[in-house]
Amino acid sequence: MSSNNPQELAALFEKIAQLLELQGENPFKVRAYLRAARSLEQLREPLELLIREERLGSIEGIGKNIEEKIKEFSLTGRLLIYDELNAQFPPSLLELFEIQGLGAKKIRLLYQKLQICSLEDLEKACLHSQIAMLPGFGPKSAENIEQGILFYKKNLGKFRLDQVLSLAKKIVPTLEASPDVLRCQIAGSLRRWKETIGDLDLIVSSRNPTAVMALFLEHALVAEVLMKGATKSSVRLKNDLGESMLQCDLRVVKPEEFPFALLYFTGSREHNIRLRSRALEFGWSLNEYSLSAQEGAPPPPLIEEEEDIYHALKLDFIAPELREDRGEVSAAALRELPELLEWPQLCGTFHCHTRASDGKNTIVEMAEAAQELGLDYLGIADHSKSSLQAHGLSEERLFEQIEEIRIFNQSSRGIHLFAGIECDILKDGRLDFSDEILSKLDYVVASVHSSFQLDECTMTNRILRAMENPYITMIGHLSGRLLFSREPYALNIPTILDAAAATKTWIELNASPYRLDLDWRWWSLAKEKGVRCVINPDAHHTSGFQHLRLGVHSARKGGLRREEVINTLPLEKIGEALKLKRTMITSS
DNA sequence: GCCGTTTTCGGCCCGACTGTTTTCAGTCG
Repeated sequence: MSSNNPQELAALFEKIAQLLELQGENPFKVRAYLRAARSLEQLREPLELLIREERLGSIEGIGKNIEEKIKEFSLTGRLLIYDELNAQFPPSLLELFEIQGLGAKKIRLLYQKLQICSLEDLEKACLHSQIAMLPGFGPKSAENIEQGILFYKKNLGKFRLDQVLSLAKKIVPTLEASPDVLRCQIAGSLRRWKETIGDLDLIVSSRNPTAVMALFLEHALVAEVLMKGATKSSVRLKNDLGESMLQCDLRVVKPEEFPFALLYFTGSREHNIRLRSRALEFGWSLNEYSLSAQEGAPPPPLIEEEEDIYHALKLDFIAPELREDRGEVSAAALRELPELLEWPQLCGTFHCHTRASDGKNTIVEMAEAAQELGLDYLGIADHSKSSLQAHGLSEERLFEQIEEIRIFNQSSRGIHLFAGIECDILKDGRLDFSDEILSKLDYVVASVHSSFQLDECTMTNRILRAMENPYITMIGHLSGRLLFSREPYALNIPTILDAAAATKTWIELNASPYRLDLDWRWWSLAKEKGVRCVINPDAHHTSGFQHLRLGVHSARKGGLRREEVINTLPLEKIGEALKLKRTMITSS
């Protein structure tokens, strides 16, 4: 059975890396497999094409050996090395890597000494107090493992962007208010605006680290202290219910070290490695404290800000959102980084709900909230009739709403409303309303809200069919994912993007922190194909407009510029843009 | 395992903290 799915192969390489680690293999060999997995995940061309044209070797991190393995997998759908490794350890053993504090060495010991093969076995061993008896383990590590299991099972260790942001907003001001704190900044994946966050990283510069540490450890939000030292401490913060949840790490450094610490702890790790090796090319060594010359090398320039480090390395400044080692360092070296979208450039948005369907506020309240945020136009898109659970609009109620919007616009309140609908894409790709009804609207968001289990081909065709309709302006939350609760449905996204470009259908970047869909990783491909992005809040409440900010960061993360995001168009131009597709299709 | 203007061997980022041990290995970021 042949297979050319690079994602599948990447996952296999990751497992091989873990298995090799369990075996006690050379750690650099382990890393080589992880690096190859990363390269495969980011592949821009079909695997079969690269194999056919003998170009696998030109991919970073893929040498002779791994090239052979890729070919083997492509031909047979299997990997001998994996089968062999897999036979040595029970597959469920890999679960244990998810437990904080457990690495390969300890897992191997647990397996060899106590025959622990799974999370379940580990829990039992904890229950029977067997862990603390092992060499290298003690009562404390046994307790930590128990805690680790509890934490893992509770929430799998990751949080939504909005949850972490709201905790950060409560803890950062406390630190900033201290006279001992010179500078305080959020770092880590929150500063990079990842869609899910494992922990909150804070960097502080101070002349009195002891006082800052004490202030941090005593903060009212701290549920428990995981680790405390002179310069680094970790705690778990409480959520609104007082439950211990998010891990928060604080680093306190000297003022002159601040830019280096900020850079280092913003990551990503891979981005840092990239920068360090670039520094080495100049004869400099870069770490979290300084940029220093190695023997015989010229001294590096004076660094006062994080930006200076990039400039010292002859790189354009790289926005935190882009620091994911997806080619940003080489683009910065060539002065080819995109000029990223900025928040003030957003002029309006589409896709929000009102009381008419499942929203909490009236049209007027939503309009006022959008205006307060500085938007010049807003599209109202309540659910269509098939979305019964969301109280979807019937034809009649839709007409009433259109009328209400037209009247609102006559009152000239400083924000223009567009009348739209979030129209369900039915199971077979038909739409919930007839063309005649849709044609009365200013625009239509088409979304999938049912039959998520279709196979990839059927689901792709379902959406392709909807896109062919001249009245469908944009596709809402394309992948259908709900972070932590629903996987994206099976879909061939490159095919959808091709069709979006051909039919001039916009693709939504749904800014809801539960969705952030389409995922930022797809936007560079979308951009290449000429697809337009539209950032929408999917707001069901006036407060939901705040999520647009998350959308802008997510768009930046995808490398999007102003011109690729359609709702940066001013009011004078957006009306025309909304009509473009229907005139193009209906006239041809 | 990969990589290479130091190219077929030797380096591959590295420092902080914990727990267990008694000087350091393991884990994490």
